Amino acid sequence: MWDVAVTLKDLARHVGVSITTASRALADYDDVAEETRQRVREAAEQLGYYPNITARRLQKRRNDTLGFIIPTADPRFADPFFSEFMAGIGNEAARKDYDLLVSTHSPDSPGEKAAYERATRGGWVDGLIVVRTRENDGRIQLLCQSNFPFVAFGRTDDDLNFPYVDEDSTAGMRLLVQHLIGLGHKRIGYLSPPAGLMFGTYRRCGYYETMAEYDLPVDESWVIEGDMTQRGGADAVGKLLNLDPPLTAIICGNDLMAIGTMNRLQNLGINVGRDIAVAGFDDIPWAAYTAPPLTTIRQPIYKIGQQTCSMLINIINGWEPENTHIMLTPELIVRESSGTRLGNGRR
Amino acid sequence: MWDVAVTLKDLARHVGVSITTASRALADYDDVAEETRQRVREAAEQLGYYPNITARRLQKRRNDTLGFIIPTADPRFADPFFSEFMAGIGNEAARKDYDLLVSTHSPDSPGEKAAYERATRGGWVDGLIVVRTRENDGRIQLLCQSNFPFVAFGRTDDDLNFPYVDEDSTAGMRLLVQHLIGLGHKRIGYLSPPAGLMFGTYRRCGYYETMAEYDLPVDESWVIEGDMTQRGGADAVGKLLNLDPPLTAIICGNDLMAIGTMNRLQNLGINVGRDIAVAGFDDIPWAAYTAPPLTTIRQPIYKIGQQTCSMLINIINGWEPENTHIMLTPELIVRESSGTRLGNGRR
DNA sequence: TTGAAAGCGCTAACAC
DNA sequence: GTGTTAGCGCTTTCAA
Repeated sequence: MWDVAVTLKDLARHVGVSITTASRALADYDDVAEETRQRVREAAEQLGYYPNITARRLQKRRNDTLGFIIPTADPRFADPFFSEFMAGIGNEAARKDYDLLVSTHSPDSPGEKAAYERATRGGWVDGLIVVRTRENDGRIQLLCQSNFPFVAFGRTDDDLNFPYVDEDSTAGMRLLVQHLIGLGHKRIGYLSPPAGLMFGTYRRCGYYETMAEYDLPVDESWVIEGDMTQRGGADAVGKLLNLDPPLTAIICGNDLMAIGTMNRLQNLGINVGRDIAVAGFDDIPWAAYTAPPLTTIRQPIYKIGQQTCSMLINIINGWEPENTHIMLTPELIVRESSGTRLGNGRR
Repeated sequence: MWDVAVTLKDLARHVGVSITTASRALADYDDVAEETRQRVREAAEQLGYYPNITARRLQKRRNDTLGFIIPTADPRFADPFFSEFMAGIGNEAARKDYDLLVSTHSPDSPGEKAAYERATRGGWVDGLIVVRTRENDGRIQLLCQSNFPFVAFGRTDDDLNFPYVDEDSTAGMRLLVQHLIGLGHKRIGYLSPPAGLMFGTYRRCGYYETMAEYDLPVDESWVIEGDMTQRGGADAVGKLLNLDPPLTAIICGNDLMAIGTMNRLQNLGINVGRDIAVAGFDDIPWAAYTAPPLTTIRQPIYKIGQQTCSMLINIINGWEPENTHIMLTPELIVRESSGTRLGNGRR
């Protein structure tokens, strides 16, 4: 084992004061003689005293620690959403002197359930951040029921009232569809995230609503589901290509699938941006560097992470924020993958 | 606040036994009457008892927690290396019932120093994982000196003896250079990671050594440094383009810079894979989806993360591994960005 | 201004 | 088998 730590007791004995006094001296209590404080300080420095965090936590009954249980079937979470989001909460947490405990579990798995149980009882962490809310979300239900501090990124479909930050995916998708319609597209396919994810639902809604608004019929064969990975996008898109007449545009429910889609189309000799328009959703860093660069909807994930974290810390400390339902409006980013106006030699 | 927890004391009182007995019953000690055990178990279930982790940790003087302090100037760590690596350690840690505490700090910043001090004293975590080792690495020095359990991904240039996992970057780079030489390239430029990072040093070595081996002179204008991001790669590569005669190939010290490089070249109307060869290093998931797909060196980051973590846990538990210096040999992945044989109409 | 003492919730050596 | 007791290292009343 490594070097045994110097405790407050050692320090106190060394200086010749009581443990109490030593503790107060270091904690800057104003009822300690200046000279005593000095002596304690110096001795602490000299002995290399460092408070035992666990003991302090037990005594204070708080951990100053936040938990982030990443819901991903793929343990490697290649999805940059997670790392960007985590960076946001991590940095905000650090700024406010909180630690961040991270783990990954498959959505709705027993392991995930256990992780949440452990978190809500046992004082493992002081609060949790929940992402990728789901229909009938058991995590949120558990958290609400046990009255445990948490903030979600995303809403749910039940009538639970809980603090969240969310982006208005429906509005975002509307921007995207309008953009394509504005370019003359009428036959627009949609590659959706899997059912059960709330943000997928909102995005799908946005697609259907906007198409309807512009009196554009949608055949059900135009809408399929993918698993949100590049490969998933590549594999799924095949089903959208055998339509007659063909689609002129494909919107993907996230950028990763859009990238897979473009890749597959290009392998088939189809020119993205000229023969067909492709758009994604998220604006991951990668999106600006695809060939052609990807038209997409930008969500400021890092900032959302910060904001979610900040709200959680407020809640933990009992400073209830005035607004616990924050809704952000995403922004359309037009790049080359959606091409230029239809017609004029194209089609 | 949330519901107050049921403690062992509550439980014991409820059942009518001592705290000790309750504790032992739950811990499956064999000196507890079967009937008592049952009663305690049931009561625990019924009252929703959950042990307080902090108290247990204080008593056991271990946290069953690993720390990972991510060294990145960009707090958003867009570099997929970090998330992939973290996934590896996180999952391995979880498998062995360890928690993972994560934070980010700029390399060599005061914040980083403080984080390491805090970690090595104060019982914050039981062990640390260090990545992106540096020349004269203060983190490693501190850790060695305080005799704190850790494992590094990467070696250092001092003569400290510490446990590490590393990939043989020099050998990897050799493969890459040989590949290009095999295609007929002689004027091969190198876009290096910034000085000070050990893996950059090894990669650079591999480049110089292999060029020398094949009697290919390297002009110093062929080697420049970038900051390991796409943008950095794009910005830096300009300096490699005004050479006369021009380079026929550019190796980048990591994939992100290679992607930026390809992007910039293409914007200048240069056809990557035909007019010039480009190669990267890392094989991030993205590398297979660039256009053209990127020739690179694969390191199994996820697995390296697992292995590093596993070694650390062994060390923490005093099961010194037989081999604490693990060296992995990376693999060449040939894709289209390096093109085909030079000559024959090309050049 | 300081110290004694209690206690955070748990484990474990040692009686009984 | 079970309970008593003594901590783990710290903070915080409460008296002195």
